[in-house]
Amino acid sequence: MSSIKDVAREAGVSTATVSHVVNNTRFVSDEVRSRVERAIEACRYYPNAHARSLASGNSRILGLVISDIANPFFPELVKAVETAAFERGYDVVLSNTNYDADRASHYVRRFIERKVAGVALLTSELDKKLIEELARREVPVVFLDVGEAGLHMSNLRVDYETGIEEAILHLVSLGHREISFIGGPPHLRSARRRLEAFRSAKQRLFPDAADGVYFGDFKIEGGRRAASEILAGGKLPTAVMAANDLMALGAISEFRAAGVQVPRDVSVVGFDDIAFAALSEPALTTVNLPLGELGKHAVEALMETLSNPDQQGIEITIPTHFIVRASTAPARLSPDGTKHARKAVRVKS
Amino acid sequence: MSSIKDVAREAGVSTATVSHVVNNTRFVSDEVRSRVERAIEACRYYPNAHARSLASGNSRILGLVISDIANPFFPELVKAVETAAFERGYDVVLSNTNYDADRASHYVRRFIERKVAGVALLTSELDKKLIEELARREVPVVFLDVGEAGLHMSNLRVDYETGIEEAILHLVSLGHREISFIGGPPHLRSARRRLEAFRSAKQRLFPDAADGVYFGDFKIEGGRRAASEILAGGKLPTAVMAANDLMALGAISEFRAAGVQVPRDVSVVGFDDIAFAALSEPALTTVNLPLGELGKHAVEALMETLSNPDQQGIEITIPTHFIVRASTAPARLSPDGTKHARKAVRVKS
DNA sequence: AGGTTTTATTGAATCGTTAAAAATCTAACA
DNA sequence: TGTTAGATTTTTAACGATTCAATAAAACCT
Repeated sequence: MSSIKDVAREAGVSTATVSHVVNNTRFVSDEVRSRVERAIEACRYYPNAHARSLASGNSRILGLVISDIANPFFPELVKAVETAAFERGYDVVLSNTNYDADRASHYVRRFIERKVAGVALLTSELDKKLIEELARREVPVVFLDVGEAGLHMSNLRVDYETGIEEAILHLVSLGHREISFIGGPPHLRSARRRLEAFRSAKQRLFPDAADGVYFGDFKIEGGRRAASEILAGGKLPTAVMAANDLMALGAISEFRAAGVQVPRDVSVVGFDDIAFAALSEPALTTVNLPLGELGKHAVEALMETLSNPDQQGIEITIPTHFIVRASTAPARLSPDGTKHARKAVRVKS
Repeated sequence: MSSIKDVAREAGVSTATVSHVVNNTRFVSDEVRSRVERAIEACRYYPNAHARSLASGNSRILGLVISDIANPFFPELVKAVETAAFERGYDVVLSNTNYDADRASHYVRRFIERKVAGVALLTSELDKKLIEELARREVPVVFLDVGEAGLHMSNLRVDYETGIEEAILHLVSLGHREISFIGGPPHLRSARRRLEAFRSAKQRLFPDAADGVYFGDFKIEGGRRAASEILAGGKLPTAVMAANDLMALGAISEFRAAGVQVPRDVSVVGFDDIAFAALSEPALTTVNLPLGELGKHAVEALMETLSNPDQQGIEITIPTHFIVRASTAPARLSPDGTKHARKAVRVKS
């Protein structure tokens, strides 16, 4: 199609002038400007983004790396990032790693080749080499829950502690003493952070309680499996907290299938507050993680680094807060949770 | 950072040779090749994608336009597209229109500037001008449910008819005669297609039945509102089909809130078979639209056009099939659905 | 041996833009 | 009127690849 040269010829000016009209980068007299604008129309001129990026050295592309778009945790995050980027004239290249670090690396390499303006690494599976590579190339980066922010590298720090502590205090106030936890895959950083927050809150309240930690995969199926392990364990806890809503929902469905009613027999608490948490039956009591905020801040952090290069990245804390819905209720009376005892409770209620 | 020239110098060859090594585009002797590879390592050379695109004229970027990533219909679609694209070495630029045609246009313009290899327009809100522009620029495009495929333009045609007809036959076999429909926003093509499929199936079976069509927004809230209109209407139908699962779920929640039990008092059928359909309570009877297939075919169609340019696009039909779960049951006995009659039924059951 | 083919590599133009430096034009001032 | 400063616009050289035509070297024929 037609290039800037065609427009320049059509308007009888140099390509530089056309460029300045298009980008508003220098004053151009009204007369020339309108001539150029007419020529642009006539030629149906669309600037070539690649030529532009090559010449200018930057790309107005943001790379977004997430683990699994099919996990309802992410779409809202993606949406927020996309919206914030669009407002600033950036395009978002999406990369879905399926929790696979190799795939993340592969994608980041592509991002570097594309000279992306910044990368939002909103996943847990990243290897050190990747981060080093990004650091070496001086690509602005924003992480989720990585320990340290660095040069060009910002960090979004989710305050898991507050929300999880609120959740546990709520359970305690309902009389719960035996609280199990369904964690995510331990190799994921976010899973570890959530688990730690749970353990430290629980330890503070019940220094001698059993650990009661099971592991899932952050998906529904993993919640089901963990719930059936819990059921098989014999002693049913009075409450179960899951590291994310998906697993909480899976656990509820497994409990129900086994004839254990939520919240009558067991209370269940989730984490994330995905859209369906409010809609499930019973509506899920959970900890809200403001994903929209998170996505917005991710883009803002990148923009910050872009406008102040050679500067330390920023650290943003994302708050969480507890939301009571219908999946939690006072603890059943029986002190232990054997199947027999549970049945007895059911009769009483 | 280092460019192809640096590598060429380091290896003692021309840039052309380096390019051929990198892209495997001509035979290069083993000795030279390994020298070049060593130089690439030494320089930490990453090819510049913009320079490459500029010189070669194509970009290995696919533009993906969807309406709303927060609608669970889309993530799975996005995932399938992203996976298929990744396998072929393409990156996906995501564009979320929020059902806004202007924003879609804006994005498509950017795509043209980026010389994307192809665009998957998996939305309903497109204006004619946009499509013309894409046609003029000879960008390969794949649509969802647009009438005609054209030059460079393929089309994914969802076979709404089969799934919806199966659903209605199922309801009829359960004794339902009064079946209402909650449609999507009528300005969206996909909403119209679904509604038409419903109407034609219903007309065939009950030529004289009342239309019984309500409209929602394809979101949960719209389903709630439609359900409350249905309740307010006085005559409660024995079954309600919604144009998507989200509205079906919204309707169920509204019915429940009003003391109307699903499926005992009303059967509800959804459409799409999103992940949560199976998990809701009651599990949603719905029509499965294979989103993974759809996404895969979208990319395949684009690849097809890319390898056979100046050729008519292809037309792919995506099947749908009905899935019975727990939100449908035999029609209640009462021939009409006044509140009084409904209560009577409740006593009987 | 001389000519023709084949094989491997290089040189240089090109893609469409930006941006720094150079050129031109205008108006103002002494 | 000549000089100068300021305002606009043009020239020209990158940016970093790809790619085609050209070349050099080796291989094959007769």
